[in-house]
Amino acid sequence: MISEKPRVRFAPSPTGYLHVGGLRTALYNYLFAKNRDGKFILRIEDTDRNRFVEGAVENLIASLKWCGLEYDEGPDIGGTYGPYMQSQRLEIYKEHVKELIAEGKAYYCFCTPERLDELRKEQQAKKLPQAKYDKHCLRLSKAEIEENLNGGVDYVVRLNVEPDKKIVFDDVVRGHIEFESNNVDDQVLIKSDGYPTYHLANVVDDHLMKITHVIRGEEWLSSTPKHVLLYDFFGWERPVFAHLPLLLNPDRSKLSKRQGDVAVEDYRAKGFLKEALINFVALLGWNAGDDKEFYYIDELIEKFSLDRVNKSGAVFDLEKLNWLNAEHLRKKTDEEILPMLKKEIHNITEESTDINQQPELQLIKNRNFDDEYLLKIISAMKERVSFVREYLTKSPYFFAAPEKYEEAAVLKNWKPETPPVLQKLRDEFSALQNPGKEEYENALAKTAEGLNIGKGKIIHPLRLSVSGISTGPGLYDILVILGKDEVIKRINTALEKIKV
RNA sequence: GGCGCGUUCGUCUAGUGGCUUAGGACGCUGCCCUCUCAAGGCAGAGACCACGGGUUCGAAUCCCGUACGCGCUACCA
Repeated sequence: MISEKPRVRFAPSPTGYLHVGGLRTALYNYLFAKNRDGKFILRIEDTDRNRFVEGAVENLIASLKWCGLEYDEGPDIGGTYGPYMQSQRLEIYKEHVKELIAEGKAYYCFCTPERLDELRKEQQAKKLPQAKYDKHCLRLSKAEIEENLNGGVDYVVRLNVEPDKKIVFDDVVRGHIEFESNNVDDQVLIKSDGYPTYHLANVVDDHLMKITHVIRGEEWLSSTPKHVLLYDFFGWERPVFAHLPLLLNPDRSKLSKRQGDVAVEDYRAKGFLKEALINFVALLGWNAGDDKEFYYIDELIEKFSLDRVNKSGAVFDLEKLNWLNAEHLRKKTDEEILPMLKKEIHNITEESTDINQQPELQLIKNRNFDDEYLLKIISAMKERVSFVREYLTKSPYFFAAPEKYEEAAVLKNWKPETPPVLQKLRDEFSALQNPGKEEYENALAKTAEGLNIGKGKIIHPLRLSVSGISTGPGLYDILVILGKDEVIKRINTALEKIKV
């Protein structure tokens, strides 16, 4: 068993998108499988017809693939234990449940929803410790059951839980866990529409698909006794269980839509790198026992183990995700960033950059920039950005001449004596042939010296003239990137436009 | 309400009985670097290890109780 190569699965229900909590579950399954040279399987738990969402499966798969979590078997690629959509396995569940019924381990129930409702209300009124089905239909005779079945009466199949038993199992992250069978309800296994419930389907499929380790969210811990019972009733070996701690909102409630983004596609749209998202989410509930925080997925695969998974929920902290994004982005080569920048330029929208704040970006969208030029920008801005998008928003002046000038900087750096100084400098620059950093620097120094003023008196207004703002890469780097003609043009524009 | 699980700086966490005056990271503050902003370096604030009892020569670490939080309690997953 231990030497066996594990087979694990990620089994989401297709609700429309991949939740980051789901991503974490998928990732741990993936890391565990790859670490042990096992198989990672995707199975779609679409047994609730009321919750059917068009395109949900495709969306889920797209997000999973974007993250790089390739599975070995799944609905779109098949595999030896398919199909991998539960809605396509209905007959399998029915056959298995027949077995259980024949052995008295499950039974038909013809109770109407109305009776169930009443029963529940009654139990609540009596303040019974727990609301449970009363096994009413277990007492039906064979003949009565036959009659109902033949008469086409709606029915469900229920698990026959024996009273007064201890149900025990071990969980890799939580240890030994015990439940009283008296607290376990006679769970519905087959619904009246013929579809199985999660509890039946996941056990049958996990067994048939030879799943060795069930790694899933903590919300399943309470229903694990039902699953354990099912394994025992079928006479099947139980998989190893590992229940993962939940991902939390800042207020420590279960991570939800209401308090921010929860879908992987949201983070993708915001410009997060998949490397950062994976790295971040991996550390939410697991660590290697050392101080390492920056990981690539290969290193995660190498280091991951279930016994280092934490027990308590983790708050999804955006600040740290931002930091990791910046770290991963900086680690990329300029050449790797180039196509990303080009894509960003191409896809620029009002939403993504708040063009209203930076009207000059309006002009960028359909312009083409030389790779060589973009590479220079990347090199100059790399350690100043956390997102690819910020190459545009933090240094729009590389893409279009400034249309307005930062007010605070104007007030601080643009004095009555500034215009003549810049005119002098402009003339000095005009005389240069193919200037590089040093030439600009020398020319500026010479101007300052000639005027008998500090270099700062020129540097700051010049930065403002060419960029419109007061922050950014070294001034001479900016000048070199923009080129002499553009620099002179911008000085002239500034001299015209900036009035104090 | 019942059942289950959890509880170390604001957040993610290290810690598996003495190495701990509880370590790291994000964020925050200050300093250095510097034409600005970053990055980087250094320093700092920040946790009576939820609380109360035990066990032990010794407990964040083991046991019990309490509180609080979360999950489940469906013909949803």
